[in-house]
Amino acid sequence: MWTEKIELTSIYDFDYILNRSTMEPLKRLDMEQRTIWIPVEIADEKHVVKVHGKGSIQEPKFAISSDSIAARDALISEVGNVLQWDVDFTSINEHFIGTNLEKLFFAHPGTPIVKDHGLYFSLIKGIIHQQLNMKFAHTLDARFVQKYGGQHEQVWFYPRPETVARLSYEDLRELQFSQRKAEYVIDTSRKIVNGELDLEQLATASDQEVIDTLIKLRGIGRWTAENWLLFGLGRSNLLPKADIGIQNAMKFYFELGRKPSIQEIEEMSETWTPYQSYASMTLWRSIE
DNA sequence: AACCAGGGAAGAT
DNA sequence: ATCTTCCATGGT
Repeated sequence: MWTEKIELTSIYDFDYILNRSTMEPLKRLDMEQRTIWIPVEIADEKHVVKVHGKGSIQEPKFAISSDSIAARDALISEVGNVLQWDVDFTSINEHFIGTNLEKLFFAHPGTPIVKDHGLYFSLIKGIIHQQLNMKFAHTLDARFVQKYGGQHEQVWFYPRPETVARLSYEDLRELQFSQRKAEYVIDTSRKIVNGELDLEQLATASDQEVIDTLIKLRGIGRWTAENWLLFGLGRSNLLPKADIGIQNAMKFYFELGRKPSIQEIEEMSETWTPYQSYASMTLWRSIE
């Protein structure tokens, strides 16, 4: 067992990460201890990294610990990547000064992109969540993980694509997936296993290349592709305009009386580039 | 009881 | 290319 102390130079709201994590039923966390446990797979080996938040938004500090000495550096690096500890909010903050989002943005300083833990997990989660209310979506997530994933050190690991690729559509129908959703999840997993879709490689492509590649797959539209760029890769300039949460948040904040159209969203968000993702997080947060 | 939900495919124009 | 319609299922 090793422990590493981390101090960030940028502001960072770790409690927002904790709050978001409470929405996922299978995530191991301790609100009072400000601690989350993150599953990390390195070279097919399962590791659990404990992340304990200390300090404040202005002076964020962490103690992270895990058991594998050999994988220590890789685990520290991966956790920093997942939690976006390399992001410097200085230029992001400056960017929103004087924009139409300024007031809301600075009401929630240091809001990080809450990345998913794993590229495959993020993509499949996106498919499962399509058109479902959050509560039921998380219920489906939990059933899926409990049946086809595995537990290690009291932390749930997501199913592997190899496991899901071998399932029949009926297997997921039993968990109350719709027929379509079952097909999308299993067919996408099969493409990953047979090499037609390489998420690690895709992670290095441009935003536009990622979208072009993903929306060719049956079951993945623009919303799911953008969702993966944002929550899977942590890209900085995504504003899912078709997302009902974004629409509702803008309706309330700009006092529109109705949900804005895609075109209206584009007009109002012009000045947010290249940090639209941080605007998105702030908007979602504002209605949570 | 109707309408909504952090959509997408397939068909129609 | 852009617009409907249908798909499924739980939540409010």
